[in-house]
Amino acid sequence: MATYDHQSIEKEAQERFAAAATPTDLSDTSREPYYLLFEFPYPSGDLHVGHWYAYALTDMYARYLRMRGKNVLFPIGFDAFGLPAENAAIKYGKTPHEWTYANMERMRAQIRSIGTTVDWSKEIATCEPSYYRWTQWLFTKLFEHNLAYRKEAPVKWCPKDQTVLANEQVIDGVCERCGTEVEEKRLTQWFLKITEYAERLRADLDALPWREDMKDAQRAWIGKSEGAKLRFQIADTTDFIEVFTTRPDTLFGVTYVVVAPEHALALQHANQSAVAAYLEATKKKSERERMENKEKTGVRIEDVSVLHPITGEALPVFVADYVLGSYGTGAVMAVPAHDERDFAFAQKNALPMKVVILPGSLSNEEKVSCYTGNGVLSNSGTFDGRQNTEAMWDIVQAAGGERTTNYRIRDWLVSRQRYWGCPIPVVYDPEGKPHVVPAEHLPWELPTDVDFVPNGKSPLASSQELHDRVTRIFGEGWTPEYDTLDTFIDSSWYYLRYLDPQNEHQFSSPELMRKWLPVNRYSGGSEHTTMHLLFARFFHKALYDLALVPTSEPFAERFNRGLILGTDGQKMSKRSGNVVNPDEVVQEYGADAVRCYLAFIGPYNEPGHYPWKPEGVTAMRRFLDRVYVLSQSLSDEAAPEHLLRVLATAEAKVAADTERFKLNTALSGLMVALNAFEEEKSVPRAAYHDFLRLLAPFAPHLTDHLFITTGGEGSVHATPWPAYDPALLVSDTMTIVVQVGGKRRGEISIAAGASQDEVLAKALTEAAVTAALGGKEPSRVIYVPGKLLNLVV
RNA sequence: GGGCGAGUGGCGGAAUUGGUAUACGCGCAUGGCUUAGGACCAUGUCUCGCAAGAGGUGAGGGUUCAAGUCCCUCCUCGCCCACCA
Repeated sequence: MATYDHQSIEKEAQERFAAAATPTDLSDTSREPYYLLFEFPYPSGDLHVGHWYAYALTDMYARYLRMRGKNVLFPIGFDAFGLPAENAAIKYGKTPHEWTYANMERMRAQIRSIGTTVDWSKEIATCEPSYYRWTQWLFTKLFEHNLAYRKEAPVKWCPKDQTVLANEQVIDGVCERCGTEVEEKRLTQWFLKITEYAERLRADLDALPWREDMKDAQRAWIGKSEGAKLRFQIADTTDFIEVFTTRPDTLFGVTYVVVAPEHALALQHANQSAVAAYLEATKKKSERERMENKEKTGVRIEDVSVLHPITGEALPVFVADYVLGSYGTGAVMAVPAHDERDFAFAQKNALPMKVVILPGSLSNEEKVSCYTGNGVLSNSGTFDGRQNTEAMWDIVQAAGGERTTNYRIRDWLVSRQRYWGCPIPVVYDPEGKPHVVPAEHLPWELPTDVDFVPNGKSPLASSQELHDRVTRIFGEGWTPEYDTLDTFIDSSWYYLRYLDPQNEHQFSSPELMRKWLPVNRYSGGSEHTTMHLLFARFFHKALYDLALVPTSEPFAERFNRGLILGTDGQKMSKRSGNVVNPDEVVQEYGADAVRCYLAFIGPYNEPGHYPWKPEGVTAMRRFLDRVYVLSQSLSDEAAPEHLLRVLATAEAKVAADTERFKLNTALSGLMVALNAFEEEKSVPRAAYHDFLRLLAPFAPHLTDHLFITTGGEGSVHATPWPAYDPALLVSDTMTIVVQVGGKRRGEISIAAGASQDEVLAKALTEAAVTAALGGKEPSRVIYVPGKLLNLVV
């Protein structure tokens, strides 16, 4: 079969695309704006098939929207700060800057090679001073509004490499670089108060048109728990241990109290040798041990007891690391009869248990399991006999407690002891008090005279230039902040900068933000559901509260793509040698075939995993070759009605499916149309051109070539999306499935618009139907207009 | 351990609100064309059955005139979170 020369056709088409490319005019008010965003890439060096999947499919949608008359913003940039640049720099002896910029250059060429229509005029790179200047400025705004603060916190530390590790570098509790078990070290760190936004981040999800499972993942991550704070007085003192519980109804079942190793009471009694030893052992426990070994350990704090808030009974106090210092109050009331963890700890240490909810499965003698369900209170003083759920808040009141809500989410630790990141725009006065760098000194540039080989300190501390800079600007005794910002901050606002990337006076244009926000559709990977997407939502809301952005949410629709696997069905990785190099496939089959293959591989907005199949690419190439061959049998006659119907049907399907990003079925609709066209002796030119228009977003190069070479005027991509008389979609006749008792007994063809009686009458002339009825009258007739007739006997 | 999602031909996957299960493509089979073909064309391709017909969407039950779709129980797989009191 004739096959087209994809190399020359695609090269020429890309030259035409480049010549015709005009930056999106964001101030254009004549057309409806549509902001289509995909997660900007980290410049790791090579585009892999996953990038293709993301960019090619969003490009199809961008092209489709333009044909529908939308003013489409489809930008690209680079998430250019990040750790791999440092590792690569150490490995290859280049600077992170050199390595990163070389990679970006390479990736730009690759992105062009797949025929995307991204708007390069809006390109940003987060490592550019002109970009991070505003990252820093926004950080200073958060600081000024008490949304950024410092406190001592544990960081991950690799004892072998003598370096602090970013969370991303810790894989299953070991250092990504050397495999050593990671320890914790306490350093003063910067945080953003995402917890202050926990409730809004959770509640505002309800109105977002996201897939429900993505919203659930964020809800779970935020983790709302309603409960109470209760105070247990420490005997013979006026001090209290405050605990958080979601089960105040079990208060009478408390047999001891547990504090976390970080709790003040534990530190206060570290003079007890057992306590000291336990705290020491806990500190030494590696991340991995904590994850793998869930056995409940802990020791009693001697000579300390607390009083039950209602009964006044004296209860022992333990320190145990199954209680987290960073959640709630860092202390819990233990109810071993009705809580799994307390049960395990009590059983191990032979502590008493007390059943207060019936029917509890635990008998005090056997102590084989605990009961966490609901029931009737017993052993609960005046509350005996009441339903636990109903009496819960009365118990809180009786205990002098207070109703409260806790969230699982923690404040966002944003400082990184790394080099290749945005410098935190902070300096310290001689007293050590932090001050933000004033706006006139931004960008607060990343120094270059830095030793970023790990030596146990933040690399920036080695910069003489940074020291001199601080002394020069702020005076003797002032010192710089040496940490850089988490790159998730860079990516928390990049979609705002795309609107106004060259602005030297503002981070973005308020006017354009009003016009273009929120982002209409954001496409990316599911791994970011509880990271980037949550960070960006928080950041955006914070800016909204500072009146810096006009919307309370950054993104309207969110589409998560699936994962392209290797030909062996495994995740692609260099190690398993199953990485598909897209450049090679494009070389052999053409970008259009690869684009169509990725579109056809499966539904985009579902968490599917799709193995790469080489024969799938050849199949798409075959499809495109058939489209090409069809161009050789065109006629100039008017399209007959049945072909118009084919086109109208295809148009309706492609449009509806493309809107939902179901590009696999959109393409199948085009294949159906092609099959019908091939039945014809010749295809009317106008009909063929319409077909090319429908296919244009998927295979932009070939369709453009064929459109031009068969007499089309201008680029196919500049032509409007075809429109058809809706009447073409309505057939003259309709096919009705006839069932008897729910079983299919035949189908009839009848004039469209026939009444139920007419359908029934015709159905009764079918032999199979009357046979199934066996002479009986149907007791009930169900008619689904235009579709189905069911005769119930 | 908890949460979420998914199980449909040999394979990727189709199937608006419950309304003809398996669209489209791959693979395979047979035939054609051909010196040849891993190219192309035609036909076929859920299972059983010569057929009429019957059965069939992980298993079992339920609701319904009608269930891949809704409800319950179970099994398997995937992803996320992992002592969050």
